[in-house]
Amino acid sequence: MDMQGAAVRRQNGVALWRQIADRIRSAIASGEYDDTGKVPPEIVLAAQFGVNRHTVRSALAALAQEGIVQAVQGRGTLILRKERLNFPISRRTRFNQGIGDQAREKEGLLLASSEEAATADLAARLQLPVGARLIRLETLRKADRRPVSRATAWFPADRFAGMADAYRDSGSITAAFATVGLPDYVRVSTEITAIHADNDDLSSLELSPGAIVLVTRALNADQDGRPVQYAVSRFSADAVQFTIEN
Amino acid sequence: MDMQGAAVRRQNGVALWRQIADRIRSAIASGEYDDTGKVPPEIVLAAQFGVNRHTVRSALAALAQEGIVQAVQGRGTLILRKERLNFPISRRTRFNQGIGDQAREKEGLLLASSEEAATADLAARLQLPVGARLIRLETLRKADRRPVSRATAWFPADRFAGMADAYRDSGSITAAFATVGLPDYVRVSTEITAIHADNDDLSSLELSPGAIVLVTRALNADQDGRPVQYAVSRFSADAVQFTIEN
DNA sequence: CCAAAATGTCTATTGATATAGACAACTATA
DNA sequence: TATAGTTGTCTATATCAATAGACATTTTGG
Repeated sequence: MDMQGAAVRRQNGVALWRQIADRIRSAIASGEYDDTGKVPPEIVLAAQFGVNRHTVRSALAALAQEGIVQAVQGRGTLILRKERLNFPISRRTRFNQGIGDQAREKEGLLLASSEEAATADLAARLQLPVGARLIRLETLRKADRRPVSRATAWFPADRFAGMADAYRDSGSITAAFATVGLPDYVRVSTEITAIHADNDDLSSLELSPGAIVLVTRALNADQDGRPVQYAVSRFSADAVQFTIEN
Repeated sequence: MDMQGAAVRRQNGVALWRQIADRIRSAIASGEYDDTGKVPPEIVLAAQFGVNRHTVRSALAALAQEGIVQAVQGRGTLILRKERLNFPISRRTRFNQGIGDQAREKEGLLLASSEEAATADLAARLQLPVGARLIRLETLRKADRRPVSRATAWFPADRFAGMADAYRDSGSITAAFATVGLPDYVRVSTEITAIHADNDDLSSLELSPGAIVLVTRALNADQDGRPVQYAVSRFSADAVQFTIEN
């Protein structure tokens, strides 16, 4: 990202310090400052963005609060972490395999589970009658202990009884499917949209206000083409990018 | 979208009126108010969001400025337009066909074109030597006269001479390729990220500050697998969603 | 050790943001 | 034609956001 000539905008409802924080966060994520491991001095940033040094300090304070940078008096503002995981989407999309060796620790936490009746929308997606019993899982996925996505997934209850326990034990949809008798499945379709993070995103994905969330709506099916899972996932846009290989 | 229980957040650098404007815009885009064709009364919105009526008025004024709503004294605040195009991504991704009959008028404007040498990144993507001659096109795509995306596309210059003129005349990459001797091509890969709109986005895509932009980086190849085009496109996240069919 | 470079802290001032209340103006409907 | 419902306008006040300047504190390097 080229910071030059891209001035921030005033009086549009987004505080200058937040615009600048967002820009610096993106610059860090795209490796802008990898050579030094530090953000440029406050006075330099202030000149680049055409604002007062105090405004830059507010932005850096916000990033420090997020744990992205740490200011050290006399030395500069050090970059603590900067990552953007690449998440391949294909017919064989799997979360844990997709992340691959981009992260050492991969976790899948079961936040909640329930059984419920299929709404019209869910029934259509899963090719089931309206009112069919579904297992619903709320999950949170982490890479290197950093929250990456939270998801709501639905499965036909009659076919995949025990899915919740299997996921809780393994932390993996693929493994849980195998446990309940489905050795393989394929991704049929994926819809992707982007929205501003809501309050639930802010807490569960540990985001800061104004952050962007990538929302995917994915349908998985067995090898006969019968739908086995419909999932709505929310990813921190700063943490991931998607790659579609055709 | 459920507006209930999703209060806005204070003192986070994003003005309340802008958060509310973004939320109402999304609600309109997802068809929340299709039954009435109107936004709820200001006093109702104020109660929903837990803010003063004047704050809601600021939000609605911003949306009116964007041409999304129009307030009429005594009647209410009418919705003028609300759309979200679905954009399928597959091996046969084409912009104009993808939009299909979701829009009546489809335009592709050539904003600028030039010939330049391949950088290391571009050369790697297009499998050419560094410094190879490339044709660069800056395009703006519209659906029903509304800007949907702006894109920068690179083509090997030796193979596709005349691409710029062909695109200017046809407004279509597919048609331009056919003109310069490539009857068919396939999408090899697509990367998708989301960022906040920059100043260029604001003007060319006619967005309001704080809006979200979906960025795709796409590689197309001929039937022998030789790369023919690499393109970086920026879509208004309020205007489109992507669907990947595997 | 000294000076340069960098972050930390304080005061003061201005304009934008948000709340609060009151009332005017307009529309639709009973 | 009232009347309820809705948007438009005005005044006033408190807080946040941004600028400006001065100086302290810490680290780095000559």
